[in-house]
Amino acid sequence: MQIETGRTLSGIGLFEDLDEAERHRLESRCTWRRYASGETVLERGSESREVLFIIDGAVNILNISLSGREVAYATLRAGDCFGELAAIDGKPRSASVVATEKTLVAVLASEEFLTVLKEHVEVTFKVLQRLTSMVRMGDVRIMELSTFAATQRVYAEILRMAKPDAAVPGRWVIHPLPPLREIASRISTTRETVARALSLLYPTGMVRRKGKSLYILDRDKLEETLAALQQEGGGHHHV
Amino acid sequence: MQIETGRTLSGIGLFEDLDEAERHRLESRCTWRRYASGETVLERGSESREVLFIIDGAVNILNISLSGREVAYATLRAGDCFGELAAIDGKPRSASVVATEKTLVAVLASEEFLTVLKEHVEVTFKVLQRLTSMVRMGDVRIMELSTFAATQRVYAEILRMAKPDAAVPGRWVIHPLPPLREIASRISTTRETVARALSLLYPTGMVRRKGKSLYILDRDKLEETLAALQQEGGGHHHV
DNA sequence: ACCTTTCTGTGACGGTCGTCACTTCGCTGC
DNA sequence: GCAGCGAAGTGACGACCGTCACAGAAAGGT
Repeated sequence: MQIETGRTLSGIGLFEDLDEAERHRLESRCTWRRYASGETVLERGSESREVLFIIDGAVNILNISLSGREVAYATLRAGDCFGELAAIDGKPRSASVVATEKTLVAVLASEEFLTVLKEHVEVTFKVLQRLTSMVRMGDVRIMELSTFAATQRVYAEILRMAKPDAAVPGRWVIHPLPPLREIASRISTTRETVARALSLLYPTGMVRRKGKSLYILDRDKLEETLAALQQEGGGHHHV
Repeated sequence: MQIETGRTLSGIGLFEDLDEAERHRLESRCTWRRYASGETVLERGSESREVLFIIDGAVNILNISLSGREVAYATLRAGDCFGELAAIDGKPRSASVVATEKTLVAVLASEEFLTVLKEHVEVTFKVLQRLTSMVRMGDVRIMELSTFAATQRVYAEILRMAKPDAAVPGRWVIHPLPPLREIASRISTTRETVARALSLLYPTGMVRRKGKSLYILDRDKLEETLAALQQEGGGHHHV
């Protein structure tokens, strides 16, 4: 099934405004690495400074606490890049990166990367945008961790994950639905809690699970339900 | 006691590599605003795009949830800047900003700011560094919220806040110690929990409170205590 | 010095949710 | 087909900590 993806940077969003000559020059400076699903690409705390580009496949950015709890920050796919933080500030890796599929990455030395930034404002602005969005997403997550109860975080997360269903207008779908423990690690709870939150949802008819798909049948109502859970601050609950 | 601070950008870290002529040009493009302690400088969700520089005073970056819980992201002081996110990506303000002292800010239109970035790589790199550090701090905070119990977060936060005490080598100090409810809002807990965590700490002799100062008498031991609390994952606790 | 407001410490109570344990289901490989 | 393994659902239990309440200390304004 696997079409061998070419060793080209043409699919990398960061570089899409570069002319072909410059892109080819960069390609020639890259080294290329393959990872099997489950392999570790980057280790938190390690001293490498390269920037990596996903040509094909997918990776999870995550950390594991001393107590073994897994905290996921993001899932990146073909076209995305990671490792810029260390390249920019020269500090150790802030998180580990694990391939979740067979993955091909291009690896660029930090000096090369910084040179591109200095010489191509378009690229720099893409990086600025990207960092900005990382900050914003982090802030949202902190806010949710601080003010949402676990169940609400589950609802918020499935709302985020859902995409419009091409088959039925107005219906939304998460496909493929990742293992619940992966969802759990993104919102800092346990797979049991995610399962319980979903079990609570099925009888309402707002969502429906079928195989590897989770359908959101009534997105508006789910959003309302979530919003309603917020301001119960008067009571005696966590919120 | 208040020395009237000049309306100059010379103390702003972002611009320290600019030559004086360029800095003067920017100063002439700024508008200047004064805020009393407690006044709101920026409202989350609002549509302004300016970048602001703290000439004098201090502000808190924070959000308030629907249920009234306050979540603090950072405290900024003279020389710092804020509001870059909206200027860079054109989206609404991600957080509110409240002056915690009498504060003077310089306000620069986003177009002016972006022009500076395009024309002065040094400034752009400062912004990249700044955003990078925001991402890293956010990640740490997410990690702590996800894997630390409230008491551990208190210990971690006072370790972060403490600075070496000039008077006694080896001793660390937090001065002035902010109200506990402010510490609480930074680590997403309540002032009561912070008070209890500290009460737990005093008898050990590791820290000692005196007026507006909190002294850390044995930083190493406090760090050990914190580390020891982590890996109790085998037990039945939150960690 | 007064009053008022804010800050602080501590007790009591109860809900939430993480942990453990077990069962059932669906998949993959042989 | 069956064995084996990961995923999923659900019950029971109990610790943690957020909430409420109140009392005493400190600070700030006039």
